[in-house]
Amino acid sequence: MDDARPLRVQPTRKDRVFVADTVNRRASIRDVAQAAGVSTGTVSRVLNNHAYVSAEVRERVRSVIAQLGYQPSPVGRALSTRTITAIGILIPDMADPVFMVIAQGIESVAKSRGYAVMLANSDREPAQELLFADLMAQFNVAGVLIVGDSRRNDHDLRRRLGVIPTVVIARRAAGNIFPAVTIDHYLAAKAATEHLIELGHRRIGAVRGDPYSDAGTYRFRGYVDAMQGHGIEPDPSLAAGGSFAMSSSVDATHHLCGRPDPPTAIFYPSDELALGGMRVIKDLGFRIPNDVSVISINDIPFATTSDPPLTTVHMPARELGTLGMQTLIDMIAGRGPARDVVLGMDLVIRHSTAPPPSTAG
Amino acid sequence: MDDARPLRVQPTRKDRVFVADTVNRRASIRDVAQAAGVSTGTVSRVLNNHAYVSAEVRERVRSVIAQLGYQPSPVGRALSTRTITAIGILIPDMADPVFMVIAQGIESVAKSRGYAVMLANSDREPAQELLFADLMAQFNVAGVLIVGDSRRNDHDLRRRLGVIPTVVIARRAAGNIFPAVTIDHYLAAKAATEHLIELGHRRIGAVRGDPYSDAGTYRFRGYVDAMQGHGIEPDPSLAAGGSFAMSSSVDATHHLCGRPDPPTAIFYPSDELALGGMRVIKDLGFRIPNDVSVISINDIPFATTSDPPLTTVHMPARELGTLGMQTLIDMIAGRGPARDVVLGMDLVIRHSTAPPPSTAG
DNA sequence: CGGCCGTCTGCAAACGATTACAGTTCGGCA
DNA sequence: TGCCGAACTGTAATCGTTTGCAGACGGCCG
Repeated sequence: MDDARPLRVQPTRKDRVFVADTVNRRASIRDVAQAAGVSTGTVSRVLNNHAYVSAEVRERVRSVIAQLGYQPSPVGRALSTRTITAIGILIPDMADPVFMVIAQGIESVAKSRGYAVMLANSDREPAQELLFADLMAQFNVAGVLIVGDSRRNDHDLRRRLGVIPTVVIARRAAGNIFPAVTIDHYLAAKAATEHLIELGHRRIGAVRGDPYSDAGTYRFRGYVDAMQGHGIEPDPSLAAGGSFAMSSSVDATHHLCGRPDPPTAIFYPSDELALGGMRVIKDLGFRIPNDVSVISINDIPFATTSDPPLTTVHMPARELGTLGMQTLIDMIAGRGPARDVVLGMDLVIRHSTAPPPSTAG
Repeated sequence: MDDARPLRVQPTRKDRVFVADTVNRRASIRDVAQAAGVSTGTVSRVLNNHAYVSAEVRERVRSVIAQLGYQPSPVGRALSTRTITAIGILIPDMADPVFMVIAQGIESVAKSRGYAVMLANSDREPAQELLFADLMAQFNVAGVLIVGDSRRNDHDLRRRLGVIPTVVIARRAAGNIFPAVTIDHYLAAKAATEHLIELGHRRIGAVRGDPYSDAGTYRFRGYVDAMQGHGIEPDPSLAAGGSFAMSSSVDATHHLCGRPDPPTAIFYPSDELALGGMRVIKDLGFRIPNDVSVISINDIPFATTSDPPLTTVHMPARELGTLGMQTLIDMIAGRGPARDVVLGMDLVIRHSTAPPPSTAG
């Protein structure tokens, strides 16, 4: 016989519709369309709740979907709509509880809104941040959340991210080129330092965070201004450190408490550093808060379990995350120009602070 | 010449190639192809380092790519290859440093291998885990990493994940239906308890973790077996708690130390719980380790800053993460059947343990 | 010198969705 | 009765890749 079977242009399509179902293949929109006796366009319309689909068809398609266990492919959709239903989060340090509590807040609302979450760690390195931005641009995520401070390469980030909606979280209070949901590092540090001053301290030491980061510079500046605002010129030799790494805090504390005239109180720019510092203060034979008071910022969960429990300025981490994600969603939806939000922080007085040992002047 | 240019099936394509470039549109593989004067297939082949591309063409395409700043679209690729260049991580609790250090390890090797990371928090709820599995299946990620223990709905997970390569991290040492990179909870707990026994303790209390989780049950079982192995029948009234939540540990510790005959040592199934417990032990007026010794498992960073520094069994968290990701990559590449790996843990003796107060028997 | 094979390249069909656009009904109104 | 528009549905192009297939070219072997 004439073997010239008509040339099959799309040879594989129809054959496998119901067969392949038996085998391991996820149902596609075409399978649904075929089983429901409609076109893929119609299925797509019921999927996206378009108007102009008759109740009868809508129902039939829905039941086929349920029966087949069909789940739409985010990547198919992404290719078509040109944005993937995912958002990206950039974290400076995944091992730091502060940031992860923020991330947790973000994740919870992202999940409830149907967004997948892509997470990357920058290790506080600008190069990593740029790589992340490129990745997000490649995937064309619906939005990006940058948490924590960076070294101010925001313009580079903006260029790489293109038009992708972006909001920053826990940066400095003002002057960001991205919409921001933040706390005021400066005010927090000032409040902490003033608490020390009100307690009667004058020789107050400070451990510095990374001076290239917003948190580092503004928290230190808050300390300085609080001092000067109360007529105390901060002793430069009483400031040490220069990084958010625990080891830096340990060294700085050694330096501060090892000198003949140690400060009566030390301000730390983060609980983590304070916890590390307290360890060496005690090892050096000082009692907290009797000999030296310790105060810091963030209020991570472990601040309550330390000995003594840490007096610190509470950072509303989870709220920062949820609020940040919500404003991102608003931006994605094109709703209003995103207004910056700065959340308040409260000093929570526990037991690492007390009046200085001898109140002699 | 014969003007019969081959019929253009896709009429709109060529028109916008260089125009649209000026406007805001990322370069696509077609733009590269056109600019280099080759077909998209060829561009794809140089992108993927296929053989059979002449050196000259390869070079030309590469330079065009560089010049255009072209970056391939992972979603286009995903649609074509049917797996996205991303892996998924499921974490029980994003605020817990143990898990995040593992995640950090995973992330670092994922990044170096070009995989994006999708992260979800399960909050230790089976329903969340299942949702995660569905999401991963929808995206068709290249692989999935499940970290920490769950409540044993692995078969459900397997069903939803289909053929997606999956490895579990930090589960129980044996009997997982997924390839596993773990530590031996049982042995760790046993070693910790034995340290207490060797110090001379007999009345050893235990705080229990979630009894529905592997970590919870095996860590408690290790405690029990260590006791019995040394001829001590564990007093059931000296076991309290039943969750990995801090509040549970606080209550349990109150219960244990509030009784007329408190234990001389307490075994905690995690550092977090131990840190919380130490706080109440001290608040109750006991000295650590003079009156009561404290030991636990994990060795999170904060274990070194507590007062006293915590004696605990070190869990190689980062290695767990990197190793887990590496075996996942092997599975993705179809390399060998993944062998289970169980990493060793070492007891690190700090200062929360000492012989019991009165060594009278 | 003819055939074959290895190298290189292009063509076009997938992958799974969305969405203009173009019908087709059908009811209502002039 | 004829027409119009609203309601509904299908067709097919499109998003950005990969890849099987086939064609072209050149060298080598018999």
